Amino acid sequence: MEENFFERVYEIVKHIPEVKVTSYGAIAKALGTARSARMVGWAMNASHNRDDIPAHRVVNRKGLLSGKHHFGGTNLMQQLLENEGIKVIDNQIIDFEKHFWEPEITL
DNA sequence: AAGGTGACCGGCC
DNA sequence: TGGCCGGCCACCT
Repeated sequence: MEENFFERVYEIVKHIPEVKVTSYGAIAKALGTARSARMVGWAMNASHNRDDIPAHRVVNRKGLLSGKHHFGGTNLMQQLLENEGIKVIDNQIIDFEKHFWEPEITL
């Protein structure tokens, strides 16, 4: 079964617990391609094809909702995070490191 | 097949 | 984390 790079990213993102967030680089590193963090973001872009991908739990290393612009609405991504108990102010996650979750491949 | 692109990251000022 | 620059890697046309 040749899963594409995207599938790997999806698997990890889908395994992100609620009230937890992670960064693109972390996912990329978990996949073994830490330098392909951009690819992770790209995978999220394609995640629109899936509905089980909580892309709102994936942010950049600064804890900024970099992809909120792509989420459809403007504050939708922020609303989702706040709905899960994650405080977000001005597109930035509060206590980002506290909510940070290290992605691990659990297949 | 080649080039452009991108929801990034790390280093430096 | 404030801003800029280079690298990196897979996907799309």
